[in-house]
Amino acid sequence: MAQTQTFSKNQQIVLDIIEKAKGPLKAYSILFNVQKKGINAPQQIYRALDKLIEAGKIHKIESKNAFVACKNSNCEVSKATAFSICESCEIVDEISDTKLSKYLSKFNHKKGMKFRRFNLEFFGLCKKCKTK
Amino acid sequence: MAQTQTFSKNQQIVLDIIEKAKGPLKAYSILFNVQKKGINAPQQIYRALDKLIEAGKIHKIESKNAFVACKNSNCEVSKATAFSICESCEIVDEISDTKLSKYLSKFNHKKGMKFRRFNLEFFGLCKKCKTK
DNA sequence: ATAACAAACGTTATATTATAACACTATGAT
DNA sequence: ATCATAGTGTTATAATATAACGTTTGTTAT
Ligand SMILES: [Zn+2]
Ligand SMILES: [Zn+2]
Ligand SMILES: [Zn+2]
Ligand SMILES: [Zn+2]
Repeated sequence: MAQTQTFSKNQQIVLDIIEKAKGPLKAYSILFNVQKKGINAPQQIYRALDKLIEAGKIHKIESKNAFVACKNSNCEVSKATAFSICESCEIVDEISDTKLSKYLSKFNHKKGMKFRRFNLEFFGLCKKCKTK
Repeated sequence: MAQTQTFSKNQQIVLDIIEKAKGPLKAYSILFNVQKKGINAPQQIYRALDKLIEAGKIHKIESKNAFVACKNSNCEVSKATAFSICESCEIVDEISDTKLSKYLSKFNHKKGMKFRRFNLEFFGLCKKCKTK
């Protein structure tokens, strides 16, 4: 369930900047963007990022070490995430496909592992870049 | 198709160490392990890793910045990878499930993106850790 | 065989990403 | 009021990765 949640000052500053961004942001680029607001150190960014991820408000794109706002209802607190990533223009899009999500959530490894969470990243060319 | 391929000296050294390892290795841990063999700089490791990934002999576990040997037939040169990762003991297992792989390879994003490659990482507790 | 090219190498320096550690400050519950 | 918890600010440092440069080695074409 998506809970309405209040965030601390730094958390809200970081969330705002990520939500406004058109694409994934890197931690240090966030940092440079918020120095005017009195945030001076990477720690402050990373701490906020941690909480926001935990809350499902943002996701980390692992292959890019970058962060995007969640486009769904907080992705059941980040338990099941999927992204499409353009290898040319680097645009990232969160995939919300119920079938895909169910399929993967039900997927069971032969070795008897019980999954709590997954992250899927697709790479290719977006529509724009494909026709260039 | 899995091609028989020859690797250069450094590439082979790095491949050997990754193949012998029981779990994922980090670049700098590889570096420390091969200094006796005359490799002194991170560049040398990263260059070898790049080639080995390109050849599909190893994969990068993005969420861990670590590298594992491919357990399949070089995963069609790393176009479709899936892993299960234990959050407790950190063991990583490459998943080779034809159905899963086909399902994801066929998956088509509404936005019209054409995928060239995907990487999927499942997290949870392995059999051992589950019963602890 | 040798010229030309590409791939791999070695090295130094530096950039980028992320965490440790510590003291301080708000917030909220009992 | 006191206690616990979460958040803050700061300095320092660790861990991961790439840039740039010149040299060497391996391959291919003539
Ligand atoms: Zn989401
Ligand atoms: Zn694109
Ligand atoms: Zn593989
Ligand atoms: Zn385990």
